Amino acid sequence: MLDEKKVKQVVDFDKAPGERETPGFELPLLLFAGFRTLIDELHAELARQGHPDVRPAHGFALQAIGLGPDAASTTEVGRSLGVSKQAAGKTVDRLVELGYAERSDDPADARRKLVRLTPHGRDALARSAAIFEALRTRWATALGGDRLRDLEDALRTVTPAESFGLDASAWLRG
Amino acid sequence: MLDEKKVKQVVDFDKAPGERETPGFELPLLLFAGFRTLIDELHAELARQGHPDVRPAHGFALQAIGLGPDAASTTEVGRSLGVSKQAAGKTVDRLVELGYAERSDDPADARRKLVRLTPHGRDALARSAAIFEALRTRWATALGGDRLRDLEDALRTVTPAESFGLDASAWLRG
DNA sequence: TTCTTTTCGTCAAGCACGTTGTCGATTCTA
DNA sequence: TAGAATCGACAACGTGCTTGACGAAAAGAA
Repeated sequence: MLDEKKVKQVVDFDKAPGERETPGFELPLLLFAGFRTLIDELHAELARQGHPDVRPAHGFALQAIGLGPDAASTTEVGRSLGVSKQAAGKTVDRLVELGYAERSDDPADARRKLVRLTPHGRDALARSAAIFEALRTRWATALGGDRLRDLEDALRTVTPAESFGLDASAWLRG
Repeated sequence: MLDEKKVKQVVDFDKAPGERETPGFELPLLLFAGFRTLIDELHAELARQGHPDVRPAHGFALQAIGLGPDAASTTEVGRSLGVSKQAAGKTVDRLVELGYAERSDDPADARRKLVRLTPHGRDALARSAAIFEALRTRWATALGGDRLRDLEDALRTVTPAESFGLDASAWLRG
């Protein structure tokens, strides 16, 4: 890494001016632009479908609450999101305020409070899944199904598995 | 958009179980994972090279300060970053504390304070560029140059130009 | 020129969202 | 059963953004 001589070799070797490689700093910007585009369009469409209050951070939290077959505890939600249990508690508070989640006591453990999605929350999650499907279809139409599949495969190749969690919102603070 | 019937057609039509399309929600996660991987590796390497204090948000700000030929004002930096001038002012304060930028009076306008990169700041920016180049080369090695170029082209196709700014850090609040 | 409007940078207050530390209550374990 | 671990809440705080207000300086119009 950082061997600039080698970089120059690989990047500019025998290239005519018009077909020089794109500068390296564009790659993260392109990836982020793609991510942002999808998330923005998701939330614009969610707002149109009766969920104007959902924010990106809420979406990840809804997913974290809703994924398991059993109801999750606040602490578990925090682990899924990569944040402290206190932060998760506050996020759950907010989702309860907004009517997306509800708490109940765990009959098997008096310390725990179970967090469940309300019908409204399940609706948001189901619509999100459908919208993501539609957005992917739009990309497949614009790019061709093969190119999109290859894009996904390529990203799977270069990203370690641990980059994959729902802790996206927790990351940006870094 | 959101025509679920059409989605099902395109996604699952005539596919054997093994070659079904990847679910739509993975696409944003893959894009974000790629972005995060690059940024994490950039900052890990920057830390090794004498810049342990630079954070992702700082990197974008350094870029915003350093891009023009002339020194920028705080307000202009804010515009580049997509945040208010007050927020930009605080970010510049922090960069000044860390030794990456310095303020000076504008001889032509007593209201303005010019923001300039220090040699330390220019060093960070130059090293960032080199590291991004090296990271892109690593991806090119892992994927093949053609696939990487196609990935970049594909992302350029599906992302609107206005998603491209340095206002990445300002975005997550949405 | 003088008056008005705009712009620059700062101060202040507040919000969103994360952190660490502490605590009582409850459960697990040795 | 005594001690350790865990759950969720409360408090205090940090960061980074927002809006609103303000004085000083510049720009535009009379």
